[in-house]
Amino acid sequence: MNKMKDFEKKAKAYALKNAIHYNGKANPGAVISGLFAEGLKREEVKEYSKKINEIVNSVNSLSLDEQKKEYEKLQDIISEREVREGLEELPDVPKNGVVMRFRPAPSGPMHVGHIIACMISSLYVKKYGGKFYIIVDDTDPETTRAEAYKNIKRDCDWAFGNITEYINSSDRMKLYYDYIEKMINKNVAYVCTCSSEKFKGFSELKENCPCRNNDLKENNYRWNKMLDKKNGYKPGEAVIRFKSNLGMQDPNPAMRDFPLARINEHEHPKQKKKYRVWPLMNLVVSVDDIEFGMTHIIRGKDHMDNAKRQKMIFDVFKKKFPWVYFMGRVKFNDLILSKRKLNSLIDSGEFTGDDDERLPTIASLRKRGYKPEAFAKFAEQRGLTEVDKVIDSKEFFKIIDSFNK
RNA sequence: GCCCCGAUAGUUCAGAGGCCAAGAAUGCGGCCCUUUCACGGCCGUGACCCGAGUUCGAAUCUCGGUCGGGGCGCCA
Repeated sequence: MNKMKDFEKKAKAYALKNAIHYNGKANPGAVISGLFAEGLKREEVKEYSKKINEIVNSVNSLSLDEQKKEYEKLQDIISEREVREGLEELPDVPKNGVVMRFRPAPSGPMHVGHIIACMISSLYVKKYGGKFYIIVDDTDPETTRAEAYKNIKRDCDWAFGNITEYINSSDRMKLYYDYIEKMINKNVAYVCTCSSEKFKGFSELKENCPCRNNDLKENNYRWNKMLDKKNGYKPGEAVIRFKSNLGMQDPNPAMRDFPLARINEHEHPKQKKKYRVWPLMNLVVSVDDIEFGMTHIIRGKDHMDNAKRQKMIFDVFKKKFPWVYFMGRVKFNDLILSKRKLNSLIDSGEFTGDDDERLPTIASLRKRGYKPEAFAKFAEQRGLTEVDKVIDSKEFFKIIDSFNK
């Protein structure tokens, strides 16, 4: 019976609180929900509801002043609802902090889209401590631009200010080759010599390509032929494919034996002509995340399928896949964010450089007097969200401007 | 065609079955402050995509629909 009395007292307090808030008229529903915070059980609601109605009625018959006086006496016995603020907590944070990364492609200037996507990771590393790597994804010799390395460093230093280390993927080729060889020897990867059109045909029919059944010996022979600069396969004649979990029968066409590496003989701005077999994104990312011990990854929703592919690779090496969050995409109606477009406008001289004030690049934002803290505030306010947004730059910069003050 | 995700004021977010009768910021309107502008202060405005279901109770859970975004590259 003690419990009953206790709840009655608390019910009165909640009723008073609710009545004061709504001009003297309390609502029984609000009282019930308040009592849940005090340990009321679902199944007990019916038992108490009559009593609660009586209490609410008696409270409602009081004048507002009387309610306020009564509430002063009782307000200490009920708990305040806790409000969450700041960044949402991440799960499974190790004692010594998180390990996170951002992987810019060195194929053009960094712009406002990158700072929006990456700022949240930077903030979490600041919150928990740990490591924050910038890994320059330069394993496509065809699109990698020489000036990007120093520009990425300049822009990331300015924007985030807490970079642990800058890494270039192309300096780690030996590692990627090792993993390819391990995967071939584990029989989870094979060399496919079908043309991309032919493979696409198999994929649409959910049929295996003939290369999938080759034995270890054949795959090793073909792998060496891929590496052979003199007498090897030509570009486009062979790729390494991953034997995905459900193989070519996977209901999701994106999962069917995706490629891990290909031949490309373009001169690389940093590695020059040293390599002809270049690993593809899903291999590079998986190897790096395993080797650096990445704990948490926040990336765009457009990488959802890639993350599934990467998890398959983690599983091959029996590694625990990091916690991953997929952020909704912010799409600007009226901004030039295509790297190809930005490059051509700058290269042609139509714009003075990557810091031309008409451009939405990070270099330009810095020059125009924006502070990185304004973007940090925006990212913090946005938090973790899977919601996509289409927005006019005018609206976006209104918000940034207000933070920039 | 197949796979995945989302939907709250004009905009960006809050929201974890009941203290939501939906909160904040920004915008917009008004007033105050100020010689003017800016800044600041006060008041106001304004939203749960649609339809079923579960429940004593749904913005929240389930299912359909609609709309929006993304993926199915030898790019990342």
